[in-house]
Amino acid sequence: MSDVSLTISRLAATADVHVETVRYYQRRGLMKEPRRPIGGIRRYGQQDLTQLLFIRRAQAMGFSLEEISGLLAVRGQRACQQTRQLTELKLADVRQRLAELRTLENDLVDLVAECAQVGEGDCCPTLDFLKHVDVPT
Amino acid sequence: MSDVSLTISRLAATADVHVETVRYYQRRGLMKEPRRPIGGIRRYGQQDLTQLLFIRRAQAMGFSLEEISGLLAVRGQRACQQTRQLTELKLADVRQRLAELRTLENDLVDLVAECAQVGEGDCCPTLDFLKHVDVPT
DNA sequence: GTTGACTCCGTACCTTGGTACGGAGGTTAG
DNA sequence: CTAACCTCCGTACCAAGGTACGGAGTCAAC
Repeated sequence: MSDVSLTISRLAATADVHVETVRYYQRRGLMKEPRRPIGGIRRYGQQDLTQLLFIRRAQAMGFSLEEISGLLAVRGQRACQQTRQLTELKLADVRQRLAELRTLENDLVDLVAECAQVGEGDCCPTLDFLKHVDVPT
Repeated sequence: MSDVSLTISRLAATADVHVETVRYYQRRGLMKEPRRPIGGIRRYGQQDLTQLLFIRRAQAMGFSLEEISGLLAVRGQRACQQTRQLTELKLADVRQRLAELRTLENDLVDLVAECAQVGEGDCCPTLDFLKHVDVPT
């Protein structure tokens, strides 16, 4: 538990984010600002680094900063119920997006295939296609 | 080819968009504004409706408004080369996003599974998990 | 001949996750 | 000691695709 003492730029670099991003997270209330010595410069410790990395990981898992606020708020409590619910919602969300993207993929493949069949100099079928396909909601 | 004559709100409603959206597309140069009779109210025809639906369909296919501008600009020309390239780029894009989402899906499934194994009242593994997983770039 | 709905037009604002800028002061290396 | 860099802080700005607002004019119905 060696207590590191970092300036904001070392903290940011260690977590591979920009200084401004750290300050942004502070403004959003995702990270606390350490006390500032009289007219001096703030120092960040291991806890801050852990918190910053937590935020980044949760982001990579598809959680919004808003949701991450929630996760941080319930941390340390018996919060399995809540976090699990949130995670399941997120999963449903991801699956929804997956389904949409797969449909989109198929449609685009069709488009390319149609295009490939057309000889040099013919008119482009893609533009026609876009005039006729059913508009998905 | 019955020439319909719609007000902007009927046009918008027919394409299931808001009036402001039509006006926004006009400002972006995606749609032209019909001439306005002296101090009167603009009327929209079949062509405008077709164009609006084209935009919405292209959007549903994942094209940005910027890209749609491009598609509209080459319409009617022998533009297969260009549109096909654009479509293939878009497809590669979609596949990239699909791959990322699939990884995300797996990770979330793991999270939920871990959660499910934990008994009532135990501490939540999700929050711990987020402290330790490798951070993907 | 007025009420109510709609149009026109410009401008400002929204969301999300930051990035950029600028001036004043602190800190560190040579 | 001083140059170069860093921190602090507030504020403005970015993408993308719209949404909201407000005042003035217009149009159709009763």
